[in-house]
Formats: sequence, C-alpha cells, structure tokens
Amino acid sequence: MKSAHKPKIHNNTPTLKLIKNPLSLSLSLSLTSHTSFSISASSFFCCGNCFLKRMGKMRENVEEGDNKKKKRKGRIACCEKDGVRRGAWTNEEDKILVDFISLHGHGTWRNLPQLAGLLRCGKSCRLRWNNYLRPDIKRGPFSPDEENTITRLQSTLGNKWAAIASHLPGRTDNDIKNFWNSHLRKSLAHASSKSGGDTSLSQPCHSSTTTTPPLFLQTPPGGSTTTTTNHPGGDYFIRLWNSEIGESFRDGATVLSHSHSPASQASNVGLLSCKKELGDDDDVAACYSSKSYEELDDSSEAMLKLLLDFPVGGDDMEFLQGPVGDALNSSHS
DNA sequence: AACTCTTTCAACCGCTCCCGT
DNA sequence: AACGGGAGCGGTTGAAAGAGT
Repeated sequence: MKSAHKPKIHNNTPTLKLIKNPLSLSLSLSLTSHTSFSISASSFFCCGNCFLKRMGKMRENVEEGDNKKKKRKGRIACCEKDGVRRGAWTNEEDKILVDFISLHGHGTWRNLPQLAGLLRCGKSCRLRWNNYLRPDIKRGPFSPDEENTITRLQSTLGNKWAAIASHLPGRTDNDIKNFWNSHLRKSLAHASSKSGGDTSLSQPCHSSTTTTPPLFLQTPPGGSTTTTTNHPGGDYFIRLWNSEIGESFRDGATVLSHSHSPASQASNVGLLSCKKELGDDDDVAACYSSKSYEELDDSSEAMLKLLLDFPVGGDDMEFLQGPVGDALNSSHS
C-alpha cells in the first residue's frame, strides 16, 4: 500500500518563462502560484557538440536495440542469476537487511547478501538501504523550501540527482528524481497540449516530421520573456534547438566563449561537463562555438538526416570540418 | 460497483567512474 | 598503461493505489 501523499495540481495555467542574460539561459515553467520549475539549457545540452553527441548516442541506441540484448556476453548480471529474488521487498527481507547492517555495517555490498542470508543481489540491497531503509531518510511531501532548492539546483546542475540530494538532508536522489520527473513531465505535457501540440515527451528524434516554428516569445520589460508554448509535436531537443530559445542559448554560448570574468566562470557548469567529456582544450573551443549550426536546415527532416549521418564510434569532430569548421576557426580566432 | 485513467514511486537496467592489481 | 571488478548514478519501467466516470 502506498500511503504517500499525492499532491494534485488544480487549475494550472502553465506559463513558460524564458530568462535571458548574457551568461545563462533558463526556462521556467510555472504551474500554480506556488509551483514552478526551471530548466537550464545546459541541462539538455551544454553546447552544439554535446547536442550532436547526444543525438548520435540516441541513434546508436535505436540501431543496436534488441541486438544488444541478444549479443550480451560475459559475466551474468548479479540480478539475473538463478536463485536471486527480484521485485518488491518483503518485511522479513527488510528486517534482515536492517539488522545485519546495524550490526556489521554494509561492508562490500556484493558480499552482503550471502553474509546476511538474503536471496538478493548486492546492488538490490544497496538500493533498498539507500533509498528506503536508511534511518535518516526523510519521508513525506516536499516542502516549498525543498521544491525551491531542487528547482534552483536543477537549473544549475542539471539532472545530477545525487548532487542535488546532497543539499537536501534526508532526501534520496531517487526521491528527488521521481519528484522532478513527475512534475516536470506533467507540466511540459500540459503546456504542450494547451497549445495544440503533441504531448509525447519521449518520442525519439527521428519520429518528428513537422517543420518547427519557433516558440513564440514576448519580451516584457526587464529582460524576462513570458509566454505560453506554441509548438507542434516532435522532439524537445530539436524543437528547443531550433527555437528562439536554442538560438538564444547558442548566442549565450558564443558570449561565454569570449568571457573570462569570475562571474562567467561561475556560470559555466554545463560547459564544464562538456570539457570533462571532451578532455581537450581545442575540443572545448569547438564546444563553445556552436553558432555555426545555424547553417543547418531548420527542419526536422534535416535533423533526422543529421542524426542518421552522425558518426558513431569514430572521430566525433569530423563534422566540424568544412564550412562548420571554418566558422569555428573564424569565431575562435 | 465496476471499470478506466492517472499518478506515484520502488526497483531494475545499463552505463560510467574509480580504485586496486 | 591496461585491465577488471565494485560502487554509484541517471534513465526507465511497471505495479499499485487513487481519482474519475
């Protein structure tokens, strides 16, 4: 029985707010007077390179699909072994785990099930303990303060649930992730359907077949932009990238590439992840300079082609050669 | 009351990171 | 430096319960 509090959102008239400044771009979604969420552009893709890398990864996953499952070799996953229980934990199992850890600590999770006499894999035990049985876990609904903290941290850190959880004592990354996903999905789906669009949020990139008009943006005094969404269906990455939001983001990335102030460094969270991923200064420069992607055909069909043509496993920077690379060089020099 | 739809969240999967050898 | 194994993380799934009709 799940007795957890299930908040309902009534009379929600969601608004999307584009908050632009020279160093960052975020998308704030307001549901009610006290419920709002914001997404930084960097939480989707920190730059053009990462965007395309993500697209390439998605294509890879689509292509491999079932073959990957069939091809699996090597060690059997711990949870797939015979005699290992899966699914919901019983009270007896919980008690065994709690008793064992209180007496001995968890030690090596892999060995714990045998030592404790549980027919579970170590991974399952760790998850059960960390997400549910730990004595310091805080249960119940999220307070407005916690909501604000999550919103703020998510906008700067992206989906780093563990990092966000470290700022919220007693809350687990899983709880925060679930909270965020359920609310955000609801919000975006509602915003999309309200504007006559597709409510699917998990469609693969290549399923988008419509041309994409930009999100309609009005600019009130003060630099913020408030609007309801006005976009048809399709993939959110593509839509965002093609929209004025994406354009603003790309402009923002260009500004960042020429800014060396402490303030700009502090706001470069998303770009840091890019640097980490690429691990090379030149590549980071490429990462910063995404403006050249504006040359791409502004249609989902072009995006589909890009997705299908994107190299996987080879030199990820190949596509920067030619006109794109030229644009990069000129903007970087 | 019975059925369907919606929502939540515990649990699993697959991947990456880190550390020891 | 290369490799293997364990731990941790983020994305996703699906069961269960509530809400709506």
